[in-house]
Amino acid sequence: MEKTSAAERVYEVVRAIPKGKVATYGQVARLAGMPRAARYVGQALHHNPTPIETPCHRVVFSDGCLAEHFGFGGASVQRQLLEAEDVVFVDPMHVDLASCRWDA
DNA sequence: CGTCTGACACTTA
DNA sequence: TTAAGTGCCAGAC
Repeated sequence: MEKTSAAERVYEVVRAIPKGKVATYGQVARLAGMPRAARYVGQALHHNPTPIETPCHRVVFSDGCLAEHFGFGGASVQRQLLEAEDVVFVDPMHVDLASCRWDA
């Protein structure tokens, strides 16, 4: 499995996000080695073979808004998860990237 | 084999 | 500043 599939790469980056921090799809895609495949990151997380080891709830849009098609139960759940991780919210659906953006 | 869609991001009008 | 359109990668039909 040294092929390091693109999806595997994404999962690894997402799991590398520290608690209380959030990263955008573009940020993860960039670290995964696919600066143009931000969309693919979303799909990779959608497959999400390990929703527990892969905190996809820490991955948000470039604007910091949560995904409405979330797989855990809804963006509402994701908001509570992030909130429980000390993440600050500037809006009921937007994260404060100004202070919680994962600074790799 | 060819075509289309999809958890986005970026550029231009 | 806000809105709309386009481009990227991979998988599915």
